Amino acid sequence: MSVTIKDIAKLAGVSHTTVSRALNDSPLINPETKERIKAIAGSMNYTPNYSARSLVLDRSYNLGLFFTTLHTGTSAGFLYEAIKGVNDVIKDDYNLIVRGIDDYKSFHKVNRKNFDGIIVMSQSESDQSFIEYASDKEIPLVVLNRPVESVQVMNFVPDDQSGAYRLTEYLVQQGHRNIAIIEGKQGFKSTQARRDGYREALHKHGISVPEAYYVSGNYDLESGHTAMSKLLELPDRPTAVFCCNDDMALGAVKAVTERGLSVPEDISVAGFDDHLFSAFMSPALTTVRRPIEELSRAGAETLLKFIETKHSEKSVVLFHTELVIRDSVKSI
Amino acid sequence: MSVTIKDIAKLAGVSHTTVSRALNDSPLINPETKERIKAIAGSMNYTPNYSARSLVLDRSYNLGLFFTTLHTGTSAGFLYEAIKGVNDVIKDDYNLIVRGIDDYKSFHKVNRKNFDGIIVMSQSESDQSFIEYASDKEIPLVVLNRPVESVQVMNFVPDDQSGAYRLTEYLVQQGHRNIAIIEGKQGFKSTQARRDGYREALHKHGISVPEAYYVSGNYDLESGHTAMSKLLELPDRPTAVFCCNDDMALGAVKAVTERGLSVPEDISVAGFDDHLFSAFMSPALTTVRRPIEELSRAGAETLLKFIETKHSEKSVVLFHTELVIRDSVKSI
DNA sequence: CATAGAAATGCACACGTTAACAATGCTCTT
DNA sequence: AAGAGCATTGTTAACGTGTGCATTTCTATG
Repeated sequence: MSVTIKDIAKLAGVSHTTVSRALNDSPLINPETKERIKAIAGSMNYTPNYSARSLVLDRSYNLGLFFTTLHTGTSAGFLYEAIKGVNDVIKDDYNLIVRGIDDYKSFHKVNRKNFDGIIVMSQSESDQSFIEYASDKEIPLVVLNRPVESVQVMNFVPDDQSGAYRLTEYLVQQGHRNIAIIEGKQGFKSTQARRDGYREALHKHGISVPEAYYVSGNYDLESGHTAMSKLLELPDRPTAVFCCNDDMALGAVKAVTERGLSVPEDISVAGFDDHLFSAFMSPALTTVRRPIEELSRAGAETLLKFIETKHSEKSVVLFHTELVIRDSVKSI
Repeated sequence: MSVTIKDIAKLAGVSHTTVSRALNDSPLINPETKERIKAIAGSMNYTPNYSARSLVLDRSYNLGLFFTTLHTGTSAGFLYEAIKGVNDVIKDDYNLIVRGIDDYKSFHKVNRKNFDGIIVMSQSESDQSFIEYASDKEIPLVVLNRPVESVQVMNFVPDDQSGAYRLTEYLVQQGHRNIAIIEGKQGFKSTQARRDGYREALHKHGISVPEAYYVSGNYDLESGHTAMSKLLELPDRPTAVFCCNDDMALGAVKAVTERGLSVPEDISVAGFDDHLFSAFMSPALTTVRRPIEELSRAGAETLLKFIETKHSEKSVVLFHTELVIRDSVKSI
């Protein structure tokens, strides 16, 4: 049995209410008794029962960080940066609960009593039902990474389309005209945004793309490898390939070297995300940096502020993506 | 205001006790009323208040997954596999709380009321105080990844030393005699185990290692790069380098190619961990697979079983590591 | 038909905390 | 000196759930 405020009260010769107030720094309590009680609590090694507190205060001190899935499509680096960003912000005040939405059989346990707030790192529209569910239950909610229309939420997203646009334009500026794309996982919003940026840039420069230059992938290493293999077998091989994330770019480079060709001499490769390892690949990967950690931090901060003040701007905020030029693209 | 069992009771014309029993499938309740109550609960969209339940049952339904740190030394892939492994096991029954131990200012909130069980993914002895704290508070505890002596706990660790031994022996079998090592983060147990395996193998084959062949690193990409740079400047450059993890191996390869040399023609490189990307590097990395996901899954399963049965074997269980031969080591 | 016992349900309290309201003692003002 | 007002503490109820014990109703047995 652990110590409770009543135990402390008995020892201090006061009521348990006084103890509660003293430990919560209520101004109602005489500073001297306050100190005395705190000392006793310390010496008894008291720790509050959060279940009891939660019950009466109607707060769980739990924060949810939910990903679309923890299986295919979520890269390790993405998960890592997101968790780091959020954990940096919440300090000792909250528990961070990490989970894949597709791991839930039912959303039963997801409710206001169980979560003071929820951060959804949304990668696909398949999350829509979850987001609507949470929004419906009036759980404070921030959606990151994917713009969500139907529901009014706080929504932070990286500007993928613009990043893809600038990257593609850079390829064009380097003299490339035959530029292929290895696409991300079907159904992911980011897949679409990056494809759109790519098309927009090519269209603006009057470059048309043969159907065969669109190759599908699913964001993992293996899919980049097989996609690039297909491209290399084409009669009119592209001179540059835009891979929709860095993982696939790594797989793609692998496919190139396996054939005795080299990047960027024989074919240029660019990625997206700027993973930790991208600067250390050979050749170092030209890519687009996505500020996931900043995004997560901002999301967590906004959520906490909302929980405290019940006040927020429910709108989409774009986070700037940044072209990172390294060595995997040759000027021709 | 959300619905409570009292609301259901009123509607069903029974006492809230009956409702509680019905929803918990108590055999005391008439099957018919049980069904009727469940139906009403369903239609009212009832979800139990876990704070209240926790208070009376003295269980939090929270599981902690704690890492030594979420900053340097913990690679993204490691975090990813661990979270995936644990989440696969716990299903809808528990909340998984993820956190870096060094993020805690005080362990105040870590107690039996708040956590039904804890999994420590321990990388360094700096966790010792945390482990002792949790063990002291009699929180069901599993320690993964690092053997812990002083305290009796359930302890699952990969056999790093044997892995490093086999890898090093393989290098010797390929004809290498000048084998350097890029070490992991100081103070991490894995650093020591891998170094020991390396030394043991070389010693067994009567190979002595010059002092300059021990280069320090800290498990991140950059440190592998700088460490390899140092090795390449040596007058008697090694013919093979054992990097204590794959991240550093990637950095090391980078340093080699930057100098116009190549792996494995000019120098062989081996890693440790078998990260997702390691098979896709150029050249594909020879390394040692560490079954982190299995380890995590086993840890979670054991923990859950212990929570339910209060029965366990408190001993160290070794998980087999596996030599993965790819293309980054040349036979000379 | 009476009664023992089982089946089904309800009453009342407990878990540990917070908070509205009441009560006490003190100081200061007129 | 009496009463207003403040500072400090206590009394009591509430949050939603589970459970030991009492109670009621029904069934079966002699």
